[in-house]
Amino acid sequence: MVEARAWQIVLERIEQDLLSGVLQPGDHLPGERALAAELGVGRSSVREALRVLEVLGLIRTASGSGPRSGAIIVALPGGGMSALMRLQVAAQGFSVDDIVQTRLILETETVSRLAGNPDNRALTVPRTLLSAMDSANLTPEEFLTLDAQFHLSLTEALGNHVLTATMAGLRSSIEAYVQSGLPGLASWPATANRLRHEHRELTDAIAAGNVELARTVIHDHITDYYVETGLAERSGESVPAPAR
Amino acid sequence: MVEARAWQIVLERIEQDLLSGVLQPGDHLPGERALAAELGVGRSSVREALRVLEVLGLIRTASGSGPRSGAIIVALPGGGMSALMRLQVAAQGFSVDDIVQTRLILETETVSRLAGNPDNRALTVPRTLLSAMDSANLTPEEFLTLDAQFHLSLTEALGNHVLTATMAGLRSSIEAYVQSGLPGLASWPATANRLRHEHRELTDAIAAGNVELARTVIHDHITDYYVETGLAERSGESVPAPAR
DNA sequence: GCTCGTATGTGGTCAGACCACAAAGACTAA
DNA sequence: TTAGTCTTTGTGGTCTGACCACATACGAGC
Repeated sequence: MVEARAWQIVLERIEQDLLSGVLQPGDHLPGERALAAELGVGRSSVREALRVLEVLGLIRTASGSGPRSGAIIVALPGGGMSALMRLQVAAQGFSVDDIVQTRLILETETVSRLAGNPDNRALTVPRTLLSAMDSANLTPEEFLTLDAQFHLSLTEALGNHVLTATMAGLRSSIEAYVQSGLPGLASWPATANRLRHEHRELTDAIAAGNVELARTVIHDHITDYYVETGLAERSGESVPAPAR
Repeated sequence: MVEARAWQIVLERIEQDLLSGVLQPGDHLPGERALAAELGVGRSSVREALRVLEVLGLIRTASGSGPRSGAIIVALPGGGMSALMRLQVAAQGFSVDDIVQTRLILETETVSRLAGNPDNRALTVPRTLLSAMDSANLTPEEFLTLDAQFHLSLTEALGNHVLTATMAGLRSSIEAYVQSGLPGLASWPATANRLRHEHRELTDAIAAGNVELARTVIHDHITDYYVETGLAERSGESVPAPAR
């Protein structure tokens, strides 16, 4: 413990300063050279720690001079969660099955809560995205991007940043798989139309406060595409029904 | 895009090798000097990328010589998720409220699924931990550590690694808060006994296949401690009831 | 054949040197 | 005075080369 690696010393110091309130979102970190001198480590070790903080979404760095330069605390968790999950899927630490299962849990609960407390303002962004998805001249990639934004906007409507970041990470981690499933579809236009219809059905169920219907629709919506593209062929086990 | 930073080049290369199967869990990465030469970047840039991979739980590094040394792909997501969430809470990117809410969602679904498919083997580890918690001469810190392991063991019983890593991250991110709440308790022995009782109640409900009871117990169990320690005082809003 | 010292190569770290860049100040010309 | 330009300064980004501690593999000596 007394023999922590140099970059960990830097990381721990910054974490302590965050917890104690010395560092707040928006604040500048000391310069790399100053930090190195203050902590008695080399500048390269400081940089390794800052690189970690940057990937985790805690800081943003910019070179040059002035108030916009340097390392600034931003605390935007989305990118970090996405990188973590994406790499874990790539390294087979996370299976696509488990990712989909977890997405199913969170998104079912999301629409359940939205329907349980219907608020049309919460559906403004999702409905805008639905309209955008009605355009006939969208490539499958463009459509799927809007699709992802639609699902994420539902979670965002709950206002829970942890949930939002997690959902964003789950989605981006299997984005490559989702795209790779396109050629396996019998007919993209047919699939697109089905997705459009299910999106409307889901949104309407939420607006109507029909919790049960919303849960059923989102469950089928997610699992259908997963199965339809053949992404679920490896694991013979079926996707369980939504809990209650 | 053509002007990616040097460390990102390394990261992308490794991610590509993972996705293409060139790199597999258990494999050794090329040496830092070799990677630097191969990619045309400096060794320090390679190290920044490796540091990120290490924190995210993708690799483990060891110095020295022989088959145990070097950077090895391990893909253990737990540590990375914990670091990410812990730092985001410290930097106020995640609120404790949102963490608890998310934990509530995931853990309610966890016990719900366990109760829906009762399997006594799945409860072996949790029950062992319950016995350990019965020891009279445990410090509050030791008790809370076992408590955390108990909750995590329930999630582990589902066999979903994404869920397990996420739960571990959520828990560790508020560990400091949980510990800091101890002095706010009226009586630790009374609280410990209540926790013991609720744990038994939960385990029995799962074993009996009583989904509704399990959901209710886990909800109250989590929210009670949160409120009891005064950790919820900042936000006046009450914790919502479990969905359905 | 066994033991033990040594050679070798690894990651871990540091110091120093550039570079590109952005801002602030100084300087010049209208 | 004012507008524009140039120079200075300090930042992060990167590379190089140099050590160190460490764990293994090799080989000399017993």
